[in-house]
Amino acid sequence: MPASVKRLRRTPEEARRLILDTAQELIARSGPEGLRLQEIAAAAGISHPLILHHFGSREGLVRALVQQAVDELRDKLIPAMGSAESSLEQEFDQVFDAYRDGLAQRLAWLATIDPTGEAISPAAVMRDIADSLHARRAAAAPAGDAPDRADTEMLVHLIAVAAFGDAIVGRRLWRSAGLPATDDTDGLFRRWLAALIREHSLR
Amino acid sequence: MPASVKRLRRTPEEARRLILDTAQELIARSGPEGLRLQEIAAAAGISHPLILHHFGSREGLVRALVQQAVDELRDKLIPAMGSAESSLEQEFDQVFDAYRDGLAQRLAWLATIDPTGEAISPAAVMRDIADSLHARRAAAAPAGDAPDRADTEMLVHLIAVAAFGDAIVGRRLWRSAGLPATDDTDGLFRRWLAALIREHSLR
DNA sequence: GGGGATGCTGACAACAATGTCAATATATGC
DNA sequence: GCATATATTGACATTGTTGTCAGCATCCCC
Repeated sequence: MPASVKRLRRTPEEARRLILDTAQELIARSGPEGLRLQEIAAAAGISHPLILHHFGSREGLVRALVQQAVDELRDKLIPAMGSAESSLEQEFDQVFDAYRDGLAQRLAWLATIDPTGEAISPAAVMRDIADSLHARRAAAAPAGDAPDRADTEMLVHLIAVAAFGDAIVGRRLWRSAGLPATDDTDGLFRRWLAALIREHSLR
Repeated sequence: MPASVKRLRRTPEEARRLILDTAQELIARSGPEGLRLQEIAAAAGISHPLILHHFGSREGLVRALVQQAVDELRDKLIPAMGSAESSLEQEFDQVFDAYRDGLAQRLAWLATIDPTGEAISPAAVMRDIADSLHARRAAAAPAGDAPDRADTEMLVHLIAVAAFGDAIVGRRLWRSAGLPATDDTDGLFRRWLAALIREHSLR
């Protein structure tokens, strides 16, 4: 009997997905600092040259990771901000939750790798979101009192940077403020912010 | 004539400061990802074992860097939020500018190194700031209509996470929204946010 | 000016990380 | 079944990085 080890053979898509998912888990757990090919390979149950085979180089893997992070954010944000039926509170939960599982960390990583934002730009995601929200605000406003387009853009920006910042340093700040760093506090903040926005929208 | 090279000898404090400052410049330029002892040494005009001599290990240097980032933030934030005379707009400029020169990046780095926030906690900075702001709001409010303490805490949190998020992904988002990524746009957002807060404070 | 303390350096050691390559296993098409 | 394509791997090469160490240079103190 030959000691031929059963070697399973994936499709290139499956292999790439496996590698990306494993790398993301590692990033979410211990940050992008210690992202090593051998470590990813061990966690995925493969050998590290396989990663090179599918992504060409370590940098190729990193590019794929941040590109996927950007796509993932877009895919989560657009439906979150676009549905006209859901309440502001529900939308906020979706937006804030979108950054979970290390997505915010990956995006922050992207920001450090590519500070100017030249390499990978998230297309016109923010513009699309602003368009959608602006249409809803205009429809909801009393006739002849349409909100300013710039106001909507600023609003979208505020929610985006606040949710992002909250995902990265939020818990730390609550602790520093003497408040419990729990889901409860997170929810309190989201609802407070929703109330602030609603109050503003109504003038 | 001996070829004895003039070797300048610093005090330990000077040396540590030189090393930390140089490392910060490198982080601000290319992120903490590629922070190597040799690179820091070359940029500072010293040999790399000197860094080990003063900080013990690479990890010791990293600890010193993030500790200094936390201290720096505190030293910038407390006067920014504490002065009763300055306008809200001036305060905002100070808070948002506090994150410049890579401070936000260093803090994001800290967040990835120490996700739980156990290792280095920014003491009770946020609580102090909330205390200060709350006292001012209470004094400014009409008698018998003191603002809620929780409201002030939420307000401080919002400003903190928004300024942090803006420092890291702000420019990228403006580009994605189709707006110019310039100081002008930054200023527009700060003033818009200041107006939003003021409007809220006045009920 | 002599001596000690220590900031500072060059050379080396040890290790870790990416990347290369030939060989092997597995699927698919004929 | 056989051949081809390619996903996969172990072993190795190469390079880069942290850390060590003995010795040198400079300042301070007497």
